[in-house]
Amino acid sequence: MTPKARSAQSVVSAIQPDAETRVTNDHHQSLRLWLRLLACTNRIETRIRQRLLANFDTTLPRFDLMAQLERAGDGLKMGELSQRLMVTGGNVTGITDMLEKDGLVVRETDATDRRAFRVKLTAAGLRQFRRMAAAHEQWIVMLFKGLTTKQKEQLVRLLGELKSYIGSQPDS
Amino acid sequence: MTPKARSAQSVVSAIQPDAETRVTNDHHQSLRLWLRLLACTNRIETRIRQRLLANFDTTLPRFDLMAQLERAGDGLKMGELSQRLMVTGGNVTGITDMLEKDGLVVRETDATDRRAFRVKLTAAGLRQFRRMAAAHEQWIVMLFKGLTTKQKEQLVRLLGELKSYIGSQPDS
DNA sequence: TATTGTTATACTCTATAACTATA
DNA sequence: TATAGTTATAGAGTATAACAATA
Repeated sequence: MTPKARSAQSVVSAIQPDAETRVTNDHHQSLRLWLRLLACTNRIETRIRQRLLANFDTTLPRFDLMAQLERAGDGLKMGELSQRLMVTGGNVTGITDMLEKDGLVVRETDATDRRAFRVKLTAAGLRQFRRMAAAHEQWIVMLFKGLTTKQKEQLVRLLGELKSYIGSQPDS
Repeated sequence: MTPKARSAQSVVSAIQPDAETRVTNDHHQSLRLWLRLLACTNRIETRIRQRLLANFDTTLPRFDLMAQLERAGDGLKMGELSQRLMVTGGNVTGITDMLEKDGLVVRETDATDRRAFRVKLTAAGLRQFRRMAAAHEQWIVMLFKGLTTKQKEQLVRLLGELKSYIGSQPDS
């Protein structure tokens, strides 16, 4: 399957103070913060992927697609899934094909638009998703147990600011 | 090429308070924190990938491999690269092949072990890496400009605690 | 014409396992 | 025998572009 992991420490080498190109403290700090953010996320994500694979023989994209469906309640069109998963249409077709083959989702024809489908979780799909989501939640809780409630609050707040600032920046 | 992005909001649906399986506040908080962490990292990573591709026609794994070499100074053996990049040997061979074909790295035979190579950056590779690293640093600084120095400090500290806690946990 | 979704193709990255050459 | 690295194979996920059916 497709595990993932990235080094994340290496780029620190980019910091090479120089008479001309002076690397300020701010540069250092931002780079350091980014590497740390990446390291944390990658470590956690890697474990989640491993466990999803080992315990449920599935992947993060599949899990995410099912999560969108469970959340939506009445199914989603392929295009809606594409938007929400931030992935192109062809991918959604592929992932949906696999889930459908496994009996976890179905494509139902949309009454109002014969070009479109509503993709829905089957009963089995919903059951499995609930099991996965519960396990997932436990894993997360365990992984963050090293932080106090207060620390988690701080992180949520700071990351919230970061997220909205990045969201406000131009895309490229 | 291979951009990446993940939804990261969807799993929130897993939170469904229930008479039997009571979802505590801590569960909510940890999950929320994780989703936010993932969202921030993915947004930043996606932009870095896009820009690396658009400006230098390269990818994160290639950049990371070059970063390891620049950092190491005197080259690294394939196996060392494999360890540091946390990737299996076959991958390192493939990425190294591409970089070598582009004239950015060379394999030099190791004097003391004729089975092994020392992979090194060429002069062109070093030049290009320096250019990429400088740009990369600028991108990061811009992306984090929304936070004050103090906020960045806090984040670095909190993420440091998270990282070391996760590192101390069993691998699976 | 525009939109929805599929299909076809291609590429990167990843893994595992068999293999070669050297220790 | 064990180790360093390569090759072969396989699979997921991603993208783009051409295409079919329907609006």
